[in-house]
Amino acid sequence: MPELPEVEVVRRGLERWVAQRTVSDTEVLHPRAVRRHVAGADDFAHRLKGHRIGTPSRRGKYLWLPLEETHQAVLAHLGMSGQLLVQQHEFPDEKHLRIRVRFADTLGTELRFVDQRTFGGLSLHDTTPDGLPDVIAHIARDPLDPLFDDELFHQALRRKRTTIKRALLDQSLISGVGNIYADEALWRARVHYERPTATFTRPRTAELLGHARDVMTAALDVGGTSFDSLYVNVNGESGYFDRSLDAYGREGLPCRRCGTPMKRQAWMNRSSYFCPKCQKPPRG
DNA sequence: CCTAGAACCTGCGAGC
DNA sequence: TGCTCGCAGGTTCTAG
Repeated sequence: MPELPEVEVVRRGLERWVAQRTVSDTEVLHPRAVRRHVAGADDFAHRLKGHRIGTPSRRGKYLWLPLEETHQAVLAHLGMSGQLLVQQHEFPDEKHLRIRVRFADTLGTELRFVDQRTFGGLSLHDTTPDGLPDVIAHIARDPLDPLFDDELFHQALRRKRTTIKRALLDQSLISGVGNIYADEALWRARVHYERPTATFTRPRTAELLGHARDVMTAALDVGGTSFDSLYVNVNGESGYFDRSLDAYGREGLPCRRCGTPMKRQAWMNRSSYFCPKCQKPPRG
């Protein structure tokens, strides 16, 4: 569910409320939430104990908490419905609380991983010399990363024989973009989601990347998009960006540019929203 | 090697 | 009221 802006909001919350605290105890309430930690729940809990959390980092939709004075980090992915919450100890357990991390201090708060659909989870991994958890080495940089390479992305588009929305969601080409921001960027760029990537010219790629950056930066500025109580940031506050979406979820509503009713089409077990006039489907 | 589609989960709202 | 169906923001595995 959360895309780059939402995950970055969570990362900032962790930096504020969790960094520099030492883990005292970890409780795994649902084994599926640590399934990426191959050695299992007990091993996960054991290995965190006594370590101090460094500065949280993020790449695309993944975020991780380095363990200081080790070459390891706790990797987190929120999946479709995951939340990382900092709660008072006495606050009642959430219905879908999966993991609880307590700290060796007197601040009175704990870190909770809550996830209804359990597509997300936490795991511990070795980090590469540049500090990246080894299992996400294949994830591309995201478009808000200063080291994102526009030319490399363009060449990848030219090389692929697929369509543009599939490419935008391919985390090994460009990370952090999900179904919402893909539809938003495509609407802004007036590009149909099924346009073949091989037809992209350098200016068109540049324009699309620019719109992706603009829409995600705007979402970040208001604390991430949210639809309902399912997504809240690290302290339980919802974002407000959903009010300014131009494409996603607007089936039947007038296009904000030309007034034509927006369309929704089933696509890859989900939906694509677009303006049938501004975003003409490719020929053939 | 590459790409498209299904599978993995739970819950909610709509329609019957 | 209660059932079934469709749908939900992601990733990964498998079939072709």
